[in-house]
Amino acid sequence: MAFADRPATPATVRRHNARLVLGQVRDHGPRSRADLARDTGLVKAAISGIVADLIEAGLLAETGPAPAGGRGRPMTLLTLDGGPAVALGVEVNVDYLSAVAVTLGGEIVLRERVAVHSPSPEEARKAIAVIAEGLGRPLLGACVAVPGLVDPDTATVRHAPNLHWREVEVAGWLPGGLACDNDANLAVVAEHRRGAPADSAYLTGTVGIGAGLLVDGRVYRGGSGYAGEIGHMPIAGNDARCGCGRTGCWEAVVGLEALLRRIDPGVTGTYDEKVAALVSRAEAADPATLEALCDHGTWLGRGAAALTNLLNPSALILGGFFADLAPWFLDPLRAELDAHVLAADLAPCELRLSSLGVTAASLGAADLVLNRVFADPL
Amino acid sequence: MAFADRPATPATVRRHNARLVLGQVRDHGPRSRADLARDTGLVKAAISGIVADLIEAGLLAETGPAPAGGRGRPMTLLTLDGGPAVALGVEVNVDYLSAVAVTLGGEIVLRERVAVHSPSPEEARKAIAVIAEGLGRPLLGACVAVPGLVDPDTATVRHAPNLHWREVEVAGWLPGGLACDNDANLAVVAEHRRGAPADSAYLTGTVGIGAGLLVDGRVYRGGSGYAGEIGHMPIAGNDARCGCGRTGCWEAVVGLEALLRRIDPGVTGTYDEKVAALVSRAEAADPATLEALCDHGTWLGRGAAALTNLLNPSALILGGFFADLAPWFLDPLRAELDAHVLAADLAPCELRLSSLGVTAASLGAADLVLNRVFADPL
DNA sequence: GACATTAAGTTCATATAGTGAACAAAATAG
DNA sequence: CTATTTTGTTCACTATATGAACTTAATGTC
Repeated sequence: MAFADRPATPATVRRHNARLVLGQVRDHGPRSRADLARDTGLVKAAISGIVADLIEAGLLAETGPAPAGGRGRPMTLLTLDGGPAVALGVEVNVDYLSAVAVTLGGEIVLRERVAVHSPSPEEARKAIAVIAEGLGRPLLGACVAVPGLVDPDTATVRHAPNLHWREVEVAGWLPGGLACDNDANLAVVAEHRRGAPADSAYLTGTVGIGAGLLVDGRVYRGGSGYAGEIGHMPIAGNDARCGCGRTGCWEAVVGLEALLRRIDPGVTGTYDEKVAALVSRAEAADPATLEALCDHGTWLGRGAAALTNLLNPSALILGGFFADLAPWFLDPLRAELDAHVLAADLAPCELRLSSLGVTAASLGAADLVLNRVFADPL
Repeated sequence: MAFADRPATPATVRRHNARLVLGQVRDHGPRSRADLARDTGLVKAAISGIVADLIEAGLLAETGPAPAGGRGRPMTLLTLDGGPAVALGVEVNVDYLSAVAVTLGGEIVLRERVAVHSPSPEEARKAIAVIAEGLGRPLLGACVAVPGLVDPDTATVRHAPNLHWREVEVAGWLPGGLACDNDANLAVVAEHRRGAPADSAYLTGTVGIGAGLLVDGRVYRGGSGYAGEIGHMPIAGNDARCGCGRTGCWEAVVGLEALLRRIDPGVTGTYDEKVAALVSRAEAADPATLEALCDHGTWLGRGAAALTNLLNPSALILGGFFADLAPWFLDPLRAELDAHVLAADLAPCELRLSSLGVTAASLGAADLVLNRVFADPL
């Protein structure tokens, strides 16, 4: 509510209603002016004016008179149309960099994933610039997802431990500007855009464990931006040593390294290779692997229960390697949730697997750009 | 955001700006029209119109021409003035019922606390009706705080285990209507009104342990209203048996009963008497008590660290018996937070004791009523 | 085939906002 | 007593939504 304490004017009304109208087209597909009047509660005259503005702003387009459906003058449908311009979303991670480009209408016109190895800020900047130029399309905006602590207001990466980045100001990396946010935050935005409820918690299982929290449809960052550092909740025993130097962190028992250590300390390689190794062992029904994964589900449920008791999200979304390995630990996870969540029977929390996989964060980054356009279209 | 998807009209602008103007007077004391123009960004002409509306609505009043401060025409100050009407806030708990009445200007004109013993809904209804009539003032509105799960939209107590209430519809208890919310939620509202940051977490230590979460200045209830059930986070060992029937609940180690059991299982009586017994033992520096309280601080810190890692509140507020006993466990609590919160050094979370004591929830209930008036003054 | 019917979309008079500038009011300073 | 300064109001103007009348363009029906 950045605008909450600023005065409103008639122009504010127009902005609000323009957002309303455009949101209808975004959420429910092509509509006529008459549809929009019915669905928004605005009168036809108002709709005509707003639609004219949105067409002039290059966000809507008329598709010629639609095939007459029944009696009466046929409607002319209005569709989202931002021309060739796209929103670019990029995720920079330790051993991959993935990018998507999405048109205003939601069409994905680019999906790219390149292998990198712990890229420096400079390497990341170059890679992003190459992708942006290779698009051959104007940009509606661009945003990069980073695993770490980010200040989205200044588009600065405060600290991304796994990338070894500190105080990296990303804003100037592209001529049109570049936004930035935490990967878990953006992943939950992407999930919400694709059906997850407005109060959802997304658990990333990548190198570390983080949570993206959606409160009332908006990302919750906490008082100073550190919300979601769920991996360091002290719910494991004191003998669990975490990479952060502390003991008892949840991450120290449900992180990828902890799981690998238990199943086979010998597995090495990239993140992808490690996950693939675990999946193939599980698929081969290796008894030690299955038992470890079962335990994993219990511990995962322990922490998820803490989160659920505290926040009561409508959905808990498992991302990263949690989604890949879920088939083998979902039952013990559910059992643990049932056993430890107070409201388990009254208001069960939907448990869903991320269907977006490794593209979740980059899709969310593109969504963030689009959301900004839709939030203030004029 | 109940109004987020409804069309805006010029009247919406007026409502928004009226809220802005009234909020200035509420937060910064009596102001002149010229002050309001400067502070809100609205022009003087607009302020005059809005102020006229607010005076007509019976919310503001002119205090005759103020003593001239310097050159120029002296200003006429505008003050909050709702006449004799008050907001009534009541807290119903197991062995007390407390009430406050607050004028629009924030003046507390009634503070009452009566002993009860696990009141039935009917007993509570009668007690509240007696208080409301005894006031001899018109009501701006009334709200009751209940330790349990509440649906504030329908003003229904879904389940208050300690009171043994289930599905109690409170709305019709007073002629002018009666609102209802959870005690921890209302306590954090009261704290926020009196200086706590907009992202705060309030920990109630009464019979059970609950949390009131404030996100961006608004109470966070979760997807289905069960947010804040922090007492049942599974972070204690499996040997800790909780009153809810589960094992490992945090409440089972930091609840009042657990503390009593450890210090002296023989102490009985009301909640107040139990707390008083603990305080006097601590004041007498009884070694076993001090050690138990030190342990208590560590366990409290364990759970508080989980909360802080997940939500990163700007302030953590200790209420109920936590506030009473804090002097004897604050140090180990702080140490545990420092040891287990990832962002402890970067963005320390302010630890504050509730200064409102047992009136926190009833004050918050009155605040809720007032907040509604201020949120839509016309 | 002419005309009624139906639905989509536009036009226009009206009401309510806020803006900005001119003006009136009420005090002090010299 | 007059100039100055600050407060607050008045008024012409613009932007917005509303509601009703109107226009446009299709399908039925006689």
